[in-house]
Amino acid sequence: MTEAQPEGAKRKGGAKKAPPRFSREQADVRRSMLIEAAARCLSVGGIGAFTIDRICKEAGVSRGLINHHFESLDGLLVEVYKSSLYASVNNQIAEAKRRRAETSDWPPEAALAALVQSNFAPEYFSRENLLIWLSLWGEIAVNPRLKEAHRELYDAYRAELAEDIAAVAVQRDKQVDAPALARNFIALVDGLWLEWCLDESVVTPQAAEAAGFEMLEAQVGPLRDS
Amino acid sequence: MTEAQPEGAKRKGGAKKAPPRFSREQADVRRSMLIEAAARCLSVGGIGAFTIDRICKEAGVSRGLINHHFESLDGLLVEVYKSSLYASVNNQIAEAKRRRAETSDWPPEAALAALVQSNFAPEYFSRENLLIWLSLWGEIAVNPRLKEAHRELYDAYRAELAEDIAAVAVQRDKQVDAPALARNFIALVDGLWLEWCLDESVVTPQAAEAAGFEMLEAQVGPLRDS
DNA sequence: TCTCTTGTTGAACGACCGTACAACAAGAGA
DNA sequence: TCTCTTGTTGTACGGTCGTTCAACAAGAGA
Repeated sequence: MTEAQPEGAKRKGGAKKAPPRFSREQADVRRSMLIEAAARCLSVGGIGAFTIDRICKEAGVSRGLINHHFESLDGLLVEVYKSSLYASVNNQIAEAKRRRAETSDWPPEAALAALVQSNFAPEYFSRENLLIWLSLWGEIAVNPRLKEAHRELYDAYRAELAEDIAAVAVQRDKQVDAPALARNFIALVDGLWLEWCLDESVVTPQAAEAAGFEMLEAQVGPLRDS
Repeated sequence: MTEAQPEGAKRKGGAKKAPPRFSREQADVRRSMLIEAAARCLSVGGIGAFTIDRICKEAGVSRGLINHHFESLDGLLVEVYKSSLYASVNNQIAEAKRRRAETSDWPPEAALAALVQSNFAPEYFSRENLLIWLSLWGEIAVNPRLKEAHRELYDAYRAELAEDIAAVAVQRDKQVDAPALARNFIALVDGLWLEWCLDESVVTPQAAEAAGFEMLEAQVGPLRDS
């Protein structure tokens, strides 16, 4: 496969030239391809499968390309982590803000309910990302740069959630420690997701969603219809 | 250090023989030493530090000893995981049972409160074990043998917790889904512990304990004094 | 003191790791 | 069509990995 194909390629009498052996991509495009391939390796085999050989094979490129586009393999790992963090947390915040901006006449409980439900959508509440998040957490605990990124993103998400909680509480004249409740809610979601990933017989995504709503409703009253 | 010491060792005229180059241990003792050293490596450097060289150096033995006492490095990893699982989960269950057996005249809420509090004791609610648990969870997701061990232990712990919850609920004439509440409580504890490990500014162990009690008290009534 | 069992050692091996780098060629612009 | 830029390739290298195994020696029993 790596061998140059001699027959037909250099032939003068033939009509066609040999097909290109590879295609050139813009640096940004290739970087994204490598980050996605690396994330796939990480999610399937954990950090043990995060090697130059496997990632390049997964991306369909040669061994030298990672060190051309990234300072090192660790640099790629950091990019994968950043990408995962932004993809999950930032997206949820952006969606919440968009909902509130587009439909400013929504009742506060509708915005909060939508934000709660998004946590349990298959896109986020997915077993696929377990190994990525486990190694990501392990790296956050060790790498100050990632710790800072994690702190900022989670603070932003927690603040967004607390804001939505407070809006409901204020309207209903309830005394609620919104930041603490938001923090506990996130912990509950993470814990339930983890339990579900490790043993799917313990809890279903539906039961997890119900538990999440129950925690909030115990303090701010009903959030769901019916 | 690895060099044999020629002077003084083989000397015939001297009074003393050379000191032993190593000490022989019973297989069980040596296995435990290796498991503990391996756990130390894992907790400090994550799965990346789980290598023959580092573990043997940590244990103060030669490179060949791991493969003598364990079928492979993976076999040692499984033993470390089993040891961690049993040490944390089984201990809590045993303590709970012992409390109930020794002091059968305790009110049910005292037993439940003690079980709740044990989760937040420094022994368990410790940042030291983060990297061990992250890699352990990653292995549980992949290794059927460990998945089974995890399921059994967590089922037992959840059942113990649910039993204590139900005892309080029955005495107080409250309708409670004890198994679901126990499952949610464990998820909350795991989630808060994780948040605390990753960013200690988010929550303190005291606040985490308060959140745990609040979740239970919302359904079964007061559990703490005052 | 001697013998024997067996826990322990440490070198050797092949496999795989991440990185560096010289050669190559794709494709845009002249 | 030709030139030049630069994305891409693939080999080579030193280091580390897990495993094997022949030799060694600690220490109990005779």
